[in-house]
Amino acid sequence: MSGNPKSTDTDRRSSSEDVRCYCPVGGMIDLLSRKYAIQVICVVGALQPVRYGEIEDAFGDVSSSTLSARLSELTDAGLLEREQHDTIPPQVEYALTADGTELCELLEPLLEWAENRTGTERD
Amino acid sequence: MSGNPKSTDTDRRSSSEDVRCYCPVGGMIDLLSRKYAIQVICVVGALQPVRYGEIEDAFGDVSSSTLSARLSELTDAGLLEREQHDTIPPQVEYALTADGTELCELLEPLLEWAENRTGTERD
DNA sequence: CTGTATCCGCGGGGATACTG
DNA sequence: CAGTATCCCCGCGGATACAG
Repeated sequence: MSGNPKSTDTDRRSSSEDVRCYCPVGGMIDLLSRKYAIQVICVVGALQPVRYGEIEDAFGDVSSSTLSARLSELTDAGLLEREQHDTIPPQVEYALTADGTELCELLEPLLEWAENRTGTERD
Repeated sequence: MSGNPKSTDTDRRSSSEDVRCYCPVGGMIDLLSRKYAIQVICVVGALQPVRYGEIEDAFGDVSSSTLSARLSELTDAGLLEREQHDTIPPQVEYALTADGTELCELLEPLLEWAENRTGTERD
């Protein structure tokens, strides 16, 4: 488990290619694996500053509880910034933090790729 | 500052920035949101050709059922290629397809970012 | 308008046992 | 070695109601 078992063919792949440990990645990847998380990042990145209702409208079919949970998680993770205006009616604007912007830059090509590929996969 | 709320302007954000529809992305994103899916892609990309046991060992704490399901899904999606040698003992090697390689190229910077950021987030 | 709280169903994923 | 099959549980996510 902890130790990589030495096989007789330890050098079957070139030693120049070392294996990265993905263990510490779990937390963030797990967060991004929640439903709509990735899309929320990109939607906010595209529309910021964006209000709650606009995000909700961008998906159209997401429960308020789910979207709320995702926004809280992403905000708590330091990827989103939530600015609340104590007006009537109340207005809240979401935007990407510096970290969120970095992430968004990484996510957009992924979504673009997924978009182009959708329906392309052989069945 | 185009953040003028509730205005007659239909384009509160610059019209140069149009909103992409992420609806068709769901399928692929949903697939990648499955547990270890992203990591499997990258692990295979790093170790290919890689055997089942090596992947299992790379994670260390994955159920065989879960890993098996993930490999099947990714193979079925055309991202992984499974080559079976009818030898004794049986040996199976996984590798990335062209599509899988493209995806891996997109995923690696994401994991790298997540890695650097892990533990950096403020509580 | 912007959420939170609660209930609940469904399915993902872990553990285990077993087969080719 | 390389999985599959089964069981079961937990927790995600949808719906709804309600609060600030």
